[in-house]
Order: sequence, then structure tokens, then C-alpha cells
Amino acid sequence: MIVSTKGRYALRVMVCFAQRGTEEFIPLKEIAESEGISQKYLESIMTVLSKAGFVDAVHGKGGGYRLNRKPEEYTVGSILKLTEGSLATVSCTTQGPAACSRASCCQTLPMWEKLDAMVDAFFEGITLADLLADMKK
Amino acid sequence: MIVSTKGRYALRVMVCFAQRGTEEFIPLKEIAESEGISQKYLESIMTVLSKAGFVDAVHGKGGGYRLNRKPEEYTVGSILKLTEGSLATVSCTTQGPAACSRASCCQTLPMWEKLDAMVDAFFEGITLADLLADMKK
DNA sequence: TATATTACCTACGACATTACTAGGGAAAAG
DNA sequence: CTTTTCCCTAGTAATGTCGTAGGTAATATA
Repeated sequence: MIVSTKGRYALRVMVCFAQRGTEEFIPLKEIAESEGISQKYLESIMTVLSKAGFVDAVHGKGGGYRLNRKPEEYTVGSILKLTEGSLATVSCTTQGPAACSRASCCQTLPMWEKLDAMVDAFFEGITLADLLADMKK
Repeated sequence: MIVSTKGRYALRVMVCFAQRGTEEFIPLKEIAESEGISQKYLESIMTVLSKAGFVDAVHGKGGGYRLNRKPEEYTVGSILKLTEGSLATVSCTTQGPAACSRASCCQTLPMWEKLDAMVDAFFEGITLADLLADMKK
């Protein structure tokens, strides 16, 4: 599993906020209920997105979250990297170059690196706007 | 992490056997030592490969494992799918169509399916022969 | 000011998976 | 009949996932 619920929920929620525009603040309770996701769990995810400046947050009545950029300015890659920490497909490529002592002679490492690059390009090439447009193709 | 040690070790070992030709049987002890992998752990992996008919196995002195096809006839995808069970990148796509109740209205599901297809095509497009040739490109 | 509403924070826990280790047994060759 | 090898079953420590529980801090409204 390359992407856990954390990243997937983050994406779904960001799509929700994208649908609701960039004006009004929307309480998390509303999103959690409509998406059928535990509110408490979502809170921890939203805090990460908020701290990273991906969303604006306002406390109290009438508060909630909202996007502060246009949907086309959020790549799926940026959201997933933030919430998942990394999108590396194997442990060989997560750490620095000295991660594996066999890196210099490993005949499979170049393949993993190529895969990582491909996956990264895939996610960086999709924005929230694309997801809203349904990705039919 | 999309690929665990199980699949990665399987690949590395298969590359080793590919290098050693399709004639002689090679005991696992030799491979385990040269690759620096626990022999006991490798045994469980080789049993899977053997049962699936990916390698020939012979007991006793002078025995061991060997490939029974040419390196270009093993795709990386087939080896990984066998040892990892699945290469699905998210749990949404691992089970059947009824896995998620929101599948019909999920705005991210098409993206995951597209990713899975891309990853599958990537691995199915590489053979042991390609890995031997170093994948420099 | 009091109250409700909302975001934020810390800690814990159940469960599954990973990456092994331990200790044999069964087959084949010499 | 002994050695070598593959094969089989269990167990286990560490880690990560996916939450729950219970609060605190900030803001709006009455």
C-alpha cells in the first residue's frame, strides 16, 4: 500500500473544500459527516494541512476551514507528500544514498528509482481541479 | 511502501539465478551468502517461487534451484505479484468492486485505478533480462 | 459575561504487517 | 546412513495504521 487512509482522506477532503469555493469557512463536522469519515481522525489530518498553509482555519462559531488557493494550484503530489511523509515505493529509496550498502552494485535499484520518478510525475501532474473535472479519461 | 523485502529479495535472487544460467542447480546457501540475506527467510520466498513453477528445485547434495525459462520470459511484474500478493497502491483497488461503498461517487478512485494500471504496465514491461542489462537508460 | 461552537493538542490502544528466528522434517546423493 | 539440500510450522519483536478519548484554546453570538 503506497497511500494510506491519511493521504486518501486528505485528498477527498481537499476536493470537498474545492467544491465549496474559497470564500466561506466550512466546519469539519460537516465534511466528516458527508464523507463518512471519523471527525476526530480528520482533525489530526486537517491540522497538518493547516500548519503547512494549505488551508485557512478559523476557530469558533462560523469558523472552519477553507482553501486559500485555486484548485488548480494544489497538486495531488504536494498533498500526498505532506500527509504521507513520502511517496517512495521501496525503503531503498526513502533514505539518503547511503541507505543500502549494496546500492552501488544493486541491479534492481535503478528500476526502483525509475518507478519513484514515474509515480512522482504522475501525482505532480494532477491537481484538485483535475479531480473535480472527474478524471474520466 | 509498495514493495516489501519479500518481493525485493525475490527479484534480486531471481537475477542471481539468471546470471548463473539454466543448467546447474545452485544451493540457496550460496545465494543467501553472496546477497547478504538471511537464508531461512529466503527459503520461505523460494518455496513460493518453486510452487508456482518459476524455478526447478532439487533436494540433497548437488541440488538447489535453477530457472526453467530464459530470463526474458520472466517479467518483474509476475515475480512481484506472486511474492507480494498484489501490487495495488491503495486498499480501494485491492478488493472487488464492492470494496468501498463510495466507489460510485468517489472523485479520487479513477486516479487510483489509473495509477495501478500505470504501475502494472511498468513492471510487466521489464524482464529479468532487462535487469541483467543494467537498466542504465 | 456566559455559552456554544469550532479548531487544536496529547495520549493511548487495538490490530495488522513485516521481517525475521527457531526447530524441525522429507527427499536425494554419496 | 550420513550429509546436504529443500520444505514446513510456529512464534516474535518491532513497527505502522487507524483510529478513540479527553481535554484546551480561540472566536462568535446572546
